[in-house]
Amino acid sequence: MIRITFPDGSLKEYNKGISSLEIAEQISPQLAKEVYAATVNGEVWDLTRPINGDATIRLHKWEDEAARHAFWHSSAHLMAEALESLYPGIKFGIGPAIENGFYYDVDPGDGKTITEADLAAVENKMKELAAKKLVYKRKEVSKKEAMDYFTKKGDDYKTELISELEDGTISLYTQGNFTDLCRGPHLPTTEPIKAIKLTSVAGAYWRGNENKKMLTRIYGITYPKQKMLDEYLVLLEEARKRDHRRIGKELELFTFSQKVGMGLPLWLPRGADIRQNLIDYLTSVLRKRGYKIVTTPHIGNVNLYKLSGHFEKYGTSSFRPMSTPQEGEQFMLKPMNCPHHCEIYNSTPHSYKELPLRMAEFGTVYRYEQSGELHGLTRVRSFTQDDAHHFCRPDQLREEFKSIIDLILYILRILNFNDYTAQISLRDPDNKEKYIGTDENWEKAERDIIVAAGEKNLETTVVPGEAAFYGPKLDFMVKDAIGRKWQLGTIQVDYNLPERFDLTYNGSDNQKHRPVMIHRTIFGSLERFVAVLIENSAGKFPLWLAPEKAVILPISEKFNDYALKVLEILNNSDICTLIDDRSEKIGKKIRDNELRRIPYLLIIGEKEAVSGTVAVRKQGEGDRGSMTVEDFANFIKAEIKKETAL
RNA sequence: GCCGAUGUAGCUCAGUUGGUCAGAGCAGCUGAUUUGUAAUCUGCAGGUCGGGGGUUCGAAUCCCUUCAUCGGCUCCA
Repeated sequence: MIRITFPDGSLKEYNKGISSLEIAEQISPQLAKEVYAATVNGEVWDLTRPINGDATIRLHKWEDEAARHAFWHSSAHLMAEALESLYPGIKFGIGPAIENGFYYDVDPGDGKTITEADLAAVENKMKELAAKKLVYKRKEVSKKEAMDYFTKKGDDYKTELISELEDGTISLYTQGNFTDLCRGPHLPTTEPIKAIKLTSVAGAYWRGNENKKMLTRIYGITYPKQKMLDEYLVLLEEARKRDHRRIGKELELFTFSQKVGMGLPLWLPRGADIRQNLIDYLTSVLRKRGYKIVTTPHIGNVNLYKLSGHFEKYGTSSFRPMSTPQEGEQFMLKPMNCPHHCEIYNSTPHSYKELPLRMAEFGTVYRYEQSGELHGLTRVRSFTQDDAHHFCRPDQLREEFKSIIDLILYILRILNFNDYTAQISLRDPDNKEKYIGTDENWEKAERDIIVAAGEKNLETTVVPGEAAFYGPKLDFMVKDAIGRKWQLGTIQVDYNLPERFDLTYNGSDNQKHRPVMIHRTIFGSLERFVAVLIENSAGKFPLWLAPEKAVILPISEKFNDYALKVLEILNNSDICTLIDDRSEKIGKKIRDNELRRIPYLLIIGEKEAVSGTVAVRKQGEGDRGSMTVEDFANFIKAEIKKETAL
């Protein structure tokens, strides 16, 4: 007998060799139908794998990621089997489960392609195979056995993977006529895979290396019930409606022009208003927090970037330097504001008493992003950073860093971004040549960030290899409508640029000392931030950000005079207001202006004209009753104040 | 940059195997209507079917090329 401990702490005895599935069945047959994987002694296992000793166990139903992963990973194998039967000789790369579904990287063979048009056939084959209730069989094999199998099969991607594995840790999974190298775990059978949708085909470099062959990546998702798949597809459709590129066009926020150039956003008046509202608001917050606002040019001498290291690092992959009539003189579009800010720091001597110095700029920078990477406002070649650099003494660094975390969290809260993640990005220990600066400085900086984030009780993930070339960073990321993660705010500790620019301050000992720099943004780029804001709000901006706060809708032309009077009063009170005096019925005007996402609609007819009031209708919520024009103006101002002060 | 797909009026889309196929709805402009909380009616105007080249008696439709967009990959100071 073995003793099995359950998550609630309860303990039961079973025969040795019992599987998680059998345990589930003994608890309830219904449960057995709903579990897809089990964690045994901390490791996720196949449900059918025998347990041979005392163990702790946790059964995973669909709600657990481990269950979905097993489900989708098994689906990837199922898709592979379908592909192999439809495309004999096809080779397989990797085929993991992902956050929403799974993919498999395949090489259909020279000259052969798989396109989206072919997916339906693969899908049908998968359904056919799944219905056979094929059993997923695990087999642990030696490295040589695995090697022999895939060499014979001619799948050189798999043999490449195997050659890097350690003997004794290799397992194969077989279902039907398909065997794959795989760690598992998998479902017991293909039976639960009922609803199948292959979503897209894309190219993907083998092992993520752009010098290696490009494989065909097929994405798909599966569910145990058709209804769940339908719901997912509806959700995807809803997300597409929130796409900032679509809403940006609908609401006339921004546009692009091929004549101007790809990746160069043109802000339309309504978008520019939102952008300006963000700048004005953040500026006032920054001033209260001791920041000094500076402004620097859009270009800088190429030597500036040679000194900072940017040229060496990005010179060949960015906008090329431009020359002047002067022989040998070259300038670059600025890709970063920090070198300029360093020179502002250097323009006067500094005492330890004036540190920390907080220098902020809404600085527009230019980066030559690869053409395939451009994406609406989130990835552009010209964008404005809400950039700032804190120059501080080493002993101030940690407090300064923590105060920036506070500031970022404050702004995220104001803007209702509750679903963010924080990531600490460190140097890649195996590729130190990618970075500038000494090991000592890097270690110091990395420690600073980890400690500061820890003291703020910030939940973070640590990712080596994601640091900037001059220093480690703490990034705040949010997701867009389709689930892609975007970096917004970032805080970076930098000991290196101060050395390169020879920044100093006089200490209390009257000796020269080296300050530490913190680079930080809150929005990141205003372009990207507005994009994420659009997708978060589906274009229903908070009142304080909305380009227009209200629109006046006269019931008929008879009330236009009064409407114009109201318009004047509100605009004079700095409440940007529109009027819709078209010869349309009120229902039509309400509909159109609701769709424009104007926060308040003010309906004006006989009653209002006589009593000097407006009938207020809130966007998305409906009739709010009448109030005087003055009361409405005060109400709007109070609302804005409430929104921007926490 | 790489792989794949797409590209028809301002927007969303029709356009069967190449042969009155250049269309619809919304938006716009006209005129009528003067309206009480999510679409009033009439008429008009809008496009070298992304650009260039080719095949053909004939191309939105087939081929080549180029540009852009979309989905990924790589990259992201």
